[in-house]
Amino acid sequence: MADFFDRVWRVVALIPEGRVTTYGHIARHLGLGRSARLVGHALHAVGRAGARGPDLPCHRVVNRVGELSGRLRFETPTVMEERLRAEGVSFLDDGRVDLARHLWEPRGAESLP
DNA sequence: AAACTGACGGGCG
DNA sequence: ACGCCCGCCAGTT
Repeated sequence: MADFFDRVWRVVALIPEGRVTTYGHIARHLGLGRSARLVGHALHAVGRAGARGPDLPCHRVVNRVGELSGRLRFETPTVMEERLRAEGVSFLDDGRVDLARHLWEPRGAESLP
């Protein structure tokens, strides 16, 4: 389980600046397609204690339609969007991330334990 | 110990 | 596009 958190963090650390990915993509990439929620739990765990990567770009993880569903777990409810805008991520009129432009899909060997 | 709670996703109408 | 419901599963009550 804790190793699952590790794998999630490892993937998140790879998201390039100015790109985003979704909980579901990460979960599927790790072979746990139906447990996207656990990815959220893993990131929530980052916030507390910061035992692991305190510098993880967790703001680059959004839900499947590009909503910043985790914004309330950040220092303030707005930093998530601010950080993304600061790296050049564009938003649609309805406030969702423009996934068509910025979605990054995990691929490669980082899934290996 | 049982119930509730989500940083979720997919299917259906 | 939208709302609803169901499956999922570790934490918290």
